[in-house]
Amino acid sequence: MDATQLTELMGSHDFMQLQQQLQHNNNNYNTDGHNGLSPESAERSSRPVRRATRRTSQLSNNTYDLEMTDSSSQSDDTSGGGGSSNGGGSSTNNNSNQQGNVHGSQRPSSRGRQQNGGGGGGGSSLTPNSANNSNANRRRKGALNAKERNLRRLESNERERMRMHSLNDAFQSLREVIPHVEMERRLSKIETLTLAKNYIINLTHIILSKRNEEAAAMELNGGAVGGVLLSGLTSDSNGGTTNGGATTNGLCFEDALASGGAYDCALLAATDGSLLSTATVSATQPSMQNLQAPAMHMLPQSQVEQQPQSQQQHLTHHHHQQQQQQQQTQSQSQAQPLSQQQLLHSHGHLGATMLLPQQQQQQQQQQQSQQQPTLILNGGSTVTVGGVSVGVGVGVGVNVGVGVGVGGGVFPDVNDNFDEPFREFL
DNA sequence: TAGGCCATCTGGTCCT
DNA sequence: AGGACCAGATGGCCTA
Repeated sequence: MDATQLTELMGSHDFMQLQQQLQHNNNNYNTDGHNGLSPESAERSSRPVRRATRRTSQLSNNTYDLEMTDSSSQSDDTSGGGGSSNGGGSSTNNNSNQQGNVHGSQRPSSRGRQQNGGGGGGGSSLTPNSANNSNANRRRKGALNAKERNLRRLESNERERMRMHSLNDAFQSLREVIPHVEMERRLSKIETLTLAKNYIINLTHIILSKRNEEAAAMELNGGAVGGVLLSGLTSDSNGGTTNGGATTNGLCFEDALASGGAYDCALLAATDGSLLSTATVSATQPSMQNLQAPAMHMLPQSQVEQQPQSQQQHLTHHHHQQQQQQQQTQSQSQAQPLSQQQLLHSHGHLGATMLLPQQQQQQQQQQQSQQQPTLILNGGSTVTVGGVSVGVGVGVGVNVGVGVGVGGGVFPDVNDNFDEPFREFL
């Protein structure tokens, strides 16, 4: 995939929606006037081909004169341009994690910062109070030996370098676990974050669709679904499910997505196939209270028909249409390779699978073994995924694929189509 | 040459 | 007081 294709994907409708959602959530990356996500910027994007990071040696090669008495003027001489002071050599980023985790992981994650209304930590956002503190610090610093000051600065630079290295290591780790269309260049940071976010959203979507289908199946089968018993779940009058007072429904993802709360929905999905209790959810995510929207699958058929095809596939598998559509899907999967559209919305059929008689399930599992998905990692390597576990904010073991049975659905390995459902969201 | 991305330096701010 | 975090500034590298 080249930059143009990436641009097209990033300009897709879904991506634009996600963009709007991102902005809605005040996740403003814009600090310098661009966020690297817009189609325009993506179009202009031209990055090196998997350029290796320039990482300096410890304490770098700075010719920092510790005897220099005027640290401010020295600061001016050495500031700016990471490549200028380290020779600009290139080295791979593989030898990471040596010190990176020492700094960040030991600190509490909830670390507040008072907003002074300025641009953050930059020097241009001084409040009168901070200016006084700055003067005080300056006086204190003035009391220090210039040599010691320079040494402190060097140490601070080194710590900052290590911190950024650990951050980059984390980015690299993230790149390696995000399925994406193989590209001839390395994913940028913003692309990595965007893909990760979309990946989580889509997995959440899959999980919730599966949950909804389980609930619908339970309505038909009287509780036991495909070998998985949804403990504590009861149907409500709207076609959704309740569990100890928490109401969920088919709109969980969509509504939460619109309000920027996909994570909230994800919390509904528990690893044991049940939904989290209200108390648990409330304790972890108070915004779960917003999840009581009308069930989408209770829309009149006319409305359903007006939905885009992708949504129709997602919607119409509920209730009595499930079996019919599932059979259609089965025949399609037997007759031809799954198209991207089918793969993209394959989660819509997960629950229907659970309605099959055991014999049919076995047959379908055989088909699955012939159509196992592929996780294309950065660099083209593949990994064995025994039930893809998505631990980022979701904490749910997920079987991602086509027609996966929930109970025993484990992918022993992967193939070339795993990331296909996510290509649209690049 | 412009633009994007990145590494590094730097100083302010906040927390422990 | 020391360290982590943050964002601005700066310059290098690369591609179109």
